Amino acid sequence: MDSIFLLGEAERAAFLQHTMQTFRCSYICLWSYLPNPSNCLLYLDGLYKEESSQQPSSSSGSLARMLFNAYCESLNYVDLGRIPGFAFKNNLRYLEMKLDDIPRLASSELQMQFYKEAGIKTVVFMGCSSGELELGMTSEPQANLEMEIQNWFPIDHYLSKQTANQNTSSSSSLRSLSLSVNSVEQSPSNFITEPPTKAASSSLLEEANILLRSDALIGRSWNVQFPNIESENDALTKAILAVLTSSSTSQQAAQNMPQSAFRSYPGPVGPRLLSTHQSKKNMFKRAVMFYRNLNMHNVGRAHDQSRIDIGNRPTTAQLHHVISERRRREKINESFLVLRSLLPPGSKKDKVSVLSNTTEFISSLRSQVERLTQRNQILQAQLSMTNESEAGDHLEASPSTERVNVGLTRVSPSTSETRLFDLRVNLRSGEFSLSDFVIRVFGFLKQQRNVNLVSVQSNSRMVESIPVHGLVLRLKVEDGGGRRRRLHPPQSHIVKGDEFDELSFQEAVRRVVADQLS
Amino acid sequence: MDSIFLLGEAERAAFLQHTMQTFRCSYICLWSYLPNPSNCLLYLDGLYKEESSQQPSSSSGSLARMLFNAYCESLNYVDLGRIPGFAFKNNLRYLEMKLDDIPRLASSELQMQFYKEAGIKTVVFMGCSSGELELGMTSEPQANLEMEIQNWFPIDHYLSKQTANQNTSSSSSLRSLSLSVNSVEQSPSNFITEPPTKAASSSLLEEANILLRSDALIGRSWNVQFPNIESENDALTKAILAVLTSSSTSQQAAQNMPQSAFRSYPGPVGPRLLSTHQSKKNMFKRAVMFYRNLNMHNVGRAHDQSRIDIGNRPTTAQLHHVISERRRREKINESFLVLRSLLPPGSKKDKVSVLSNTTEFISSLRSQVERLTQRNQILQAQLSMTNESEAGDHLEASPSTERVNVGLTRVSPSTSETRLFDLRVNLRSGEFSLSDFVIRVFGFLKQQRNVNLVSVQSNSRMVESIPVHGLVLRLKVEDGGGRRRRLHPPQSHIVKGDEFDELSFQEAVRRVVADQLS
DNA sequence: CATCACACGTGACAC
DNA sequence: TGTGTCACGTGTGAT
Repeated sequence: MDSIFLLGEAERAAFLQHTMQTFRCSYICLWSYLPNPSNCLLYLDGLYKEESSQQPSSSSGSLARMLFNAYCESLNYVDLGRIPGFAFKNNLRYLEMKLDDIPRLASSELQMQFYKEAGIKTVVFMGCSSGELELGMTSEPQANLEMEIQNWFPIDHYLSKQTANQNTSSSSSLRSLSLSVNSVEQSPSNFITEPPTKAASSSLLEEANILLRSDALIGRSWNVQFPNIESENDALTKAILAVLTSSSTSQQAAQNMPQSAFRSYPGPVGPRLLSTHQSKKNMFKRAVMFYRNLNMHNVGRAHDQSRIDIGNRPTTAQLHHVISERRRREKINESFLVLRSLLPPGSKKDKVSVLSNTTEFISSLRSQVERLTQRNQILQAQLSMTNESEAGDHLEASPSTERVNVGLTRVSPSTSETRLFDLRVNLRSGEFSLSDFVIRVFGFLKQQRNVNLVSVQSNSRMVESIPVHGLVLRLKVEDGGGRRRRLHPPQSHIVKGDEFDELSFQEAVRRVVADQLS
Repeated sequence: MDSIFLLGEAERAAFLQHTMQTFRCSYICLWSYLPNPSNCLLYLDGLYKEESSQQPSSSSGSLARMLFNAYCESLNYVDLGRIPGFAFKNNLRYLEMKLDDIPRLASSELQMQFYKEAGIKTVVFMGCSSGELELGMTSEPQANLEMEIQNWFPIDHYLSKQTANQNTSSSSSLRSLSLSVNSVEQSPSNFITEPPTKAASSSLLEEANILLRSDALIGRSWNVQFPNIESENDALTKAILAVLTSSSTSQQAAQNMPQSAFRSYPGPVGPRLLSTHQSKKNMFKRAVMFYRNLNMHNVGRAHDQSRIDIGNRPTTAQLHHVISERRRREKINESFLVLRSLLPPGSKKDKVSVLSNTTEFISSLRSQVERLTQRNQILQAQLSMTNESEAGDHLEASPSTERVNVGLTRVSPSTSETRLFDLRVNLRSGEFSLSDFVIRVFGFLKQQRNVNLVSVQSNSRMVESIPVHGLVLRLKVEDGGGRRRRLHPPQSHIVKGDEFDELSFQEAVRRVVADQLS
């Protein structure tokens, strides 16, 4: 698997494309590991192909692409145990996740947003020494997927990263940096014999490479086998640190900064390259930035130790700070994105515009709510005027656990001749549509003599994610000849001897509806 | 007027308090001028008194206070010609603005928010050499206000700031800085005879003063008369610049930075003091920052001119950048504040929390709106049915002579994804019962794919002694796989061949009902 | 060449 | 002791 990381860009792209087609992935993402002190995965390459037809809740496809791009920009610190990063950290050659399992392990909300928007159902993470390969598809997990995928990739030996002991001398370490910096002195020991195959270092080298235009060292494609890599990483880290604190005579023509020594900050974490557009530019930009950051502070002048900072060693301690700050910024930007996504579209994407639009959108919503409630109250009052008795109260009834819920209350004033009833029926079920439900009840009513339908209102709503159908029928019960002696009900409130037996009617309705369920 | 700026804190507060009571102001705000390069007004002191009874749209009073505080934190660059700053720039001793005139000139949205929230109707700005005094009241402008106010303040001679000629030697200038830095050498010419009465310098001095704990120089209350001050300001600016480029031997015990020279960036703009709480702390913090910024870069080592930056003279060009960047940040933060102010209170004030809360608040509002509109329509229909006074009421229900009447209107907000329609069917016929009618329509709907019934309401009534059945169905029309390209369409936005054709649907319903009649 | 908007690294401060 | 949040100055790219 690691060999993927060593391919040239063109071959890699072709391979990813091929892989994607083979497994019908929606997207594919190659995460390369950037070792300590960054210790994170960053995007190396990838593809996203929008589905031509998405069944879930619509929305534009370009949003998913935006989210994908943003996702690719994210850093994923392996120590967090999130995905991506989890497979790499735990040496899992194959890790398959269903949609349900993802939220627990996802690195960011944005990531989840992307999965959701793209309709991803299954994600596969394949760890290797160089990083991770992430495949996502909209289909449900399939039984033979793992085997197929495992067969697809060359069965290279995946060495378990043993927990590194930090004793590696910096002798072999400097070389990798001295390489990346292209200095002349210190061309040490085993440079060729132990090439930096680790993805991270390759990534680092790519940066330096682009910057320095020294393609020679990188261009050659080693056909790998990775030595013990942890030492490699550690070495590289140490190398950087070492050079940073020494007075190197590196010099770099491309930049215009007057000859200066290195900067005290080692690993401003790698670049993110976007596969599609802007990839090169972005990469170059980040590479330049990376390198420039290296040379920013000058520690070189040994005699001038009166520096600005308290200690001129802003090593590891500061580093956490810097990456966590970066994390924070990314979180904020993610939030900005998701916020902007639910604003009325088409406005500027400017940060302050987003905020302003948000405020005015909120206030417009608020006023809308206010207007509506106000109007609502007026209507309600008006209604209760004309149509006294509160019949208008919502179809709620008691929130019982029963699936069927039937209530019958008399609404006509006791003085009145005609007797009006409100029949409330609630049905919680996803199995039947509202219209099925209503038709059923109507069918029953039609059979009933003496009972005329005056009005009906109904709606469905989601309660705890299952639909609840509510139905209120106003019935006019005629005082027809039926004359069924039937004695009523529980309470004292005697409804006087009706030919219309409320309870049995109620029960009948209940049964009619319940039958439909069984 | 300038004398206000020279009062001690206690006297000043008392004076403001008194003034406020006298003119029944809601708030009063003392803006002190910080000269070039900042060239802006910043808050020196002020009061805000909430009205016990606010007639405008309720809301908590504390919101207005929050906005006031935020407003006080703002910087107001005089060159922008906004308020505050306008009166100062144009030497207006009295500038009265009605509410209508304010939006054009207000500096920030936050400011407007405050005015609105506090119910401010009239604002008066009084310029003087030291800055501006801002009075706001909730009453409408009164005819004699200007005279009263002018009488209230001591008629001190207000010198017009002549456009400064930049020739002032830096001799007299260094003193103010050397003063603020508390250095010992260079105690120059006219220090006592020409005390730094300019508000800005006093503000500057306050900073340095707090920082250096040398109260002696400031504590004394001069009873003024202001010399030509422009030279003063300019001098101060030049002084800073001069010191910055020279190798001063200033040293400062309180800070722990090893003795270093000055930084190349002169004017990181003053502090903002809040009168109420946190004032001291914030002020101190800013003061420290101000001073530290002065000493950041060391230009002192003359022999070491190999600096980091391209040119070690980040002078005026960069400076604009710095302040505009600062403006930008402030704008963002203002937006954050006003955004947070209209979120449900009590959550974290954390930036990312604000964003998250905003998103969920928006979606909650949205759902609320949806629920309300739905309920609203139900009520409305209900009302128009039961309460069928002769009205040519809203339901199109044109009292047509037709026996069947079908209407279809879209009710979902245009932003929403799902499309909701209200289908209204009226049937005047004595031949069929309501339930027959309803069942008929339902049967038709059931056949329709893409169309789901959300809610239904219906009734019958007698019109001219024949029954009229009314039926309102809310339908959710699904966006079947069609995947309409959602480029936001300011253009012709043709309703384009939907699988759901409103007109034909309507006609189909009409026919279904009519069939039943024949 | 300006202006604007953004991201970055950094010091300070609060738990 | 870190961990997280913030504002600042700065570099850079777009417009």
